[in-house]
Amino acid sequence: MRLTTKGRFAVTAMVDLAQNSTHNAVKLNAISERQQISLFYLEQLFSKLRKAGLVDSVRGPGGGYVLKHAPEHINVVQIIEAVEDKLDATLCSGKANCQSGESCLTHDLWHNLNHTIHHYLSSVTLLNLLQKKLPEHTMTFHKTHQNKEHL
Amino acid sequence: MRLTTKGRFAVTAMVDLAQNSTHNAVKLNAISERQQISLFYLEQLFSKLRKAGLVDSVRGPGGGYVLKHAPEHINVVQIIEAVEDKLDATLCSGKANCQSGESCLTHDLWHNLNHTIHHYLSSVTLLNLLQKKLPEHTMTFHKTHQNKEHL
DNA sequence: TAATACTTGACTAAAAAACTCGGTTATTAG
DNA sequence: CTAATAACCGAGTTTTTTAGTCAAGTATTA
Repeated sequence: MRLTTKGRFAVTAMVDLAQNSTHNAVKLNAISERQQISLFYLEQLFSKLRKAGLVDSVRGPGGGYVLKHAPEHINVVQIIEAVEDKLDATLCSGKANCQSGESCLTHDLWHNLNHTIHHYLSSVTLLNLLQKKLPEHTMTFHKTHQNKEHL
Repeated sequence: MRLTTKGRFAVTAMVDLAQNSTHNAVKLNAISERQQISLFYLEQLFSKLRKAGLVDSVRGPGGGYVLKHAPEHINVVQIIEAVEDKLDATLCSGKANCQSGESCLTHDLWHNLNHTIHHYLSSVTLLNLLQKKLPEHTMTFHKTHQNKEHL
């Protein structure tokens, strides 16, 4: 899971859309002005969001974009994965010789971290963001357990 | 909290150091060969690790680096923050007009995410990595709670 | 004192991210 | 019907970041 400003812009734009598309389509120009994101950049992002099935487009005058699903059924992971060309963060940083057991000492670490991030972001929906009610989390760690083979 | 291969290399190198520095200093050349990381790059990383107080250096023949603290007292966040020039992930992606309340809809989201990542990585020590016993975590979300002002 | 190994800072190359642009197509209001 | 609108698409550019290199040191010790 990669996290850049691209993903952040996408989430911001989607929240804006959710706020304003209750009755009609929202044009990118409006989002661009409200959120101070370049129109060209938004076009790029929404192209991907549409292909990912998160929004529908309406062409022509009065057109724009609308959410394809209810805000409580769209979560942050979906948005981020739609726009970021996902590259697995678990991958052993390219050079390390991960093939034969010995190396890649930290493999499990990155795997678990990835899982943690994914778990949190998938728990947050557009509705949560609209209402400013983010799920709180409490994590409990069990230090003594042996790590499983595949997480 | 930024996460690049630089941080990953640093963690790998520190685990290697922990494995091999029980009785004597470990020279970067050895780590370089074992972990397939360029010596020059390691020099850069260890310069930062030393300044962060995570390792001590021993010059001259027979010299190298040693851990400054016991493996159970060094965690992954410390290592990553030592080498990555930390740029707050909470920052409102540069352009967004975060000043006057209205904007920055997703501020809390990134803040919480940052906290989540930090929380997980700080729970993992070098000793955990050496023993391949990563803390398992179980997260519980309480969707109904109102978000606090700061966090 | 000579070899060793860290120290420092500057520098370069490559990759990724952010952003721009031009032209096109579908739609609809008038 | 047609002109304005707004999505669509792919290619291209600029900027930033990351990764990696290098050279000229300094301290230490065998």
